[in-house]
Amino acid sequence: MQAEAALLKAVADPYRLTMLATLAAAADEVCVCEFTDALPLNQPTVSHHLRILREAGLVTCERRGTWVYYRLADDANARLSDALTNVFQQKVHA
Amino acid sequence: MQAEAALLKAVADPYRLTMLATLAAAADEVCVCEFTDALPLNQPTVSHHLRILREAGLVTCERRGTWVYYRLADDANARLSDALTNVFQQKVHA
DNA sequence: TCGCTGTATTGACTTTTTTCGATCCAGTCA
DNA sequence: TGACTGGATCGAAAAAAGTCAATACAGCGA
Repeated sequence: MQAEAALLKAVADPYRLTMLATLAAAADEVCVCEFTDALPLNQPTVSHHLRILREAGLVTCERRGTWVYYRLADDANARLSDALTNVFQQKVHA
Repeated sequence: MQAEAALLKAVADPYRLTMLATLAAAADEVCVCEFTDALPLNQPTVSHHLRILREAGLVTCERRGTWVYYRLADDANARLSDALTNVFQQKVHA
């Protein structure tokens, strides 16, 4: 349960969930500046939350010029769903 | 994302995940004393974690005699899955 | 080269969470 | 009634997480 808890802890924050939802809705990359504009947080705090998502492997980033673009990891949703499955072990209908 | 974060925060702890997994595996009620025996935590700490799960609506409890028995809420798994769905599928009406 | 812009990191502070000893409450039994 | 047991609550200490000002870094353009 250690790994599952670590993964869930990474998403157990309203701002990080909002970031993930934004990335999911965009279905593409999102510039850091969009997060700093949209959220009531200072730039270092936004960077801090993005780092947590990054280190959890839920997002990836790429620098292009001065800007850094984040995107949802391909298996982000799957890894979270699997974590829940590991807890509840539902063996019904895969 | 506030509600989703609150729910996920309730499960973002290895001991609480272990409790949920135990309840899910039992598919029935589990006495508090089983948790205090199984976990490396003192009794007040176990009670504290159970309260968090209770207040999140993920478990219910019933006293019978001296003992208190906990069981998984029927919709525990569904509510967590729905929380993830709300994030990744961006239901707009909220 | 220099200065400017966007982002990351550092360091300190504040808030929240986790933990446990002490205590209280509910129920049982003698 | 009184003693005892299982569990919840209280209060305080420790650990962790969130926040931001200051600063550092990276890539541009002049």
